[in-house]
Amino acid sequence: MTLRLHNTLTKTKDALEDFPGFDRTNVRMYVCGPTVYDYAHIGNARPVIVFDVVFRLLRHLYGAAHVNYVRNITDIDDKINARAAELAAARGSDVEAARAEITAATAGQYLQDVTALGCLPPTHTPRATDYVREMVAMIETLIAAGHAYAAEGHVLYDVSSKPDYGKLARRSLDEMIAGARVDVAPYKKSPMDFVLWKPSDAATPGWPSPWGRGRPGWHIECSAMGAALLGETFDVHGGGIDLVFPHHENEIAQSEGAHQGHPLARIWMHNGFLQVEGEKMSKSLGNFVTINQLLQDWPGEVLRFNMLRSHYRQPMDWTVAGMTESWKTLERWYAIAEPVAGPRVGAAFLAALCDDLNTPQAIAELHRAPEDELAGGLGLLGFSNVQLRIAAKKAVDTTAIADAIAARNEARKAKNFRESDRIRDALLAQGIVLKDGPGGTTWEVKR
RNA sequence: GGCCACGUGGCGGAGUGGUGACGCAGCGGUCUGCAAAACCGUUUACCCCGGUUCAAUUCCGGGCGUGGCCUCCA
Repeated sequence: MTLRLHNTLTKTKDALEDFPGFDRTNVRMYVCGPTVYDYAHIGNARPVIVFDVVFRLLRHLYGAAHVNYVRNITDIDDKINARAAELAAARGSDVEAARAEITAATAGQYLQDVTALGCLPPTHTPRATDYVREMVAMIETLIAAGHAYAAEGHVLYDVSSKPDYGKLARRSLDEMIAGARVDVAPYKKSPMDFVLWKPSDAATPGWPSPWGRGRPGWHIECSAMGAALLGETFDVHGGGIDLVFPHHENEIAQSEGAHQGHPLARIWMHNGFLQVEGEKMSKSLGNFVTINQLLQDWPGEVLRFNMLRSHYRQPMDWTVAGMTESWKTLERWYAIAEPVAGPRVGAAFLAALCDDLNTPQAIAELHRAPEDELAGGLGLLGFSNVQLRIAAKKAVDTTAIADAIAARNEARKAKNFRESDRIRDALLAQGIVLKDGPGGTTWEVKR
């Protein structure tokens, strides 16, 4: 079964195995991770889940030991600095200490959230602050190669030095300059030149460099960390579609510029955007949903399943109705799959995933699959029933429920239906729904 | 303003130049003291206007709508 993935660079479904130099014993994937200044929201959850499935699929195809997955944590950023400055001012403390505190707390929360979503830890989770030296070295290489220039404490990438700049976003320099709304700083040679390094004042976190105390620009960290952990060229690079330009375009410019033009990634994958109840998510509309809030009300696996019901490149609408439907499906499936002794991955299911990660198709295959293939498919997609179980047991006295069920069945046997219905209604009032099946009575927490 | 993506039945959501995926809901039934659950069966579709074609939901052009990028953003 050959995996084909839609490649933003070529706009076709490409097979990794068709690329010369592809090494099936060392499959490498890089995904842009969060900038840690605030809680991750539901939109952030989409790439995390989607690329976790890609990771799991690659491990299935090539073996877990042969897949290397890097998802960075961006802990250098001007939004972070703004928060750090607020915190430092409020306390009269050091701005760097405030930055470190905010990013450590936010990163910890993020890892906790995505773990609840059933995502495996990546092979590496590098933090930008640990790779400043590599960034500085890459910038020096770019200057030496004629791709960058220093000016007024800044270092800028010279886009005119790279004739194919814009190939990922499919935009020409002329188009971009014509439509540009960028403030053109006087030290830029071209309006599209972007910052690799910029100076920091005393109230802003900064690191020493040949160009003075400063901090890296937004894009260079991914280039530097990717090269340090995966090498010059890797197989899959992923992120949200909004990152295509400028972030990924600039990563390509930097990495290829620093590596004699060797390609940065073979396949570029981008997930589509998400709306909430038919509207774009924004703080002003009041429909800004964080993963953390959602996890108060929903098992992480429900959120995960809901995300995989739509294809990752399609725009998706996140709704409570969809979550309810997802929960129902998962619950029914777990009941079927859990007793299975020998799970297997079905051919049609795997074929769907290998066709550009068609998870809706794969889920449809699970609906008609035999029990062992349902169990195997759920496992491959990262579902284990842990979260649902936790949710089901939350604040529930299982012994009391078992006693009530026994009492009700006594009453039913005695044809005392007034009493049996009273017990059932009393449990329902506590949010416990009874199900009478051929094998006896089971219960679940009402949604 | 420039560039790009998407628009499928009551809802979610794949896919295809010609035999109406799949799920939810609904309806009918089996089971059940009843209800729920489970199981079986079943109704409803491709935004609008042109074009290409023997044939278009599927290809092309235009329109409308939603969203994305061009500035931080998954």
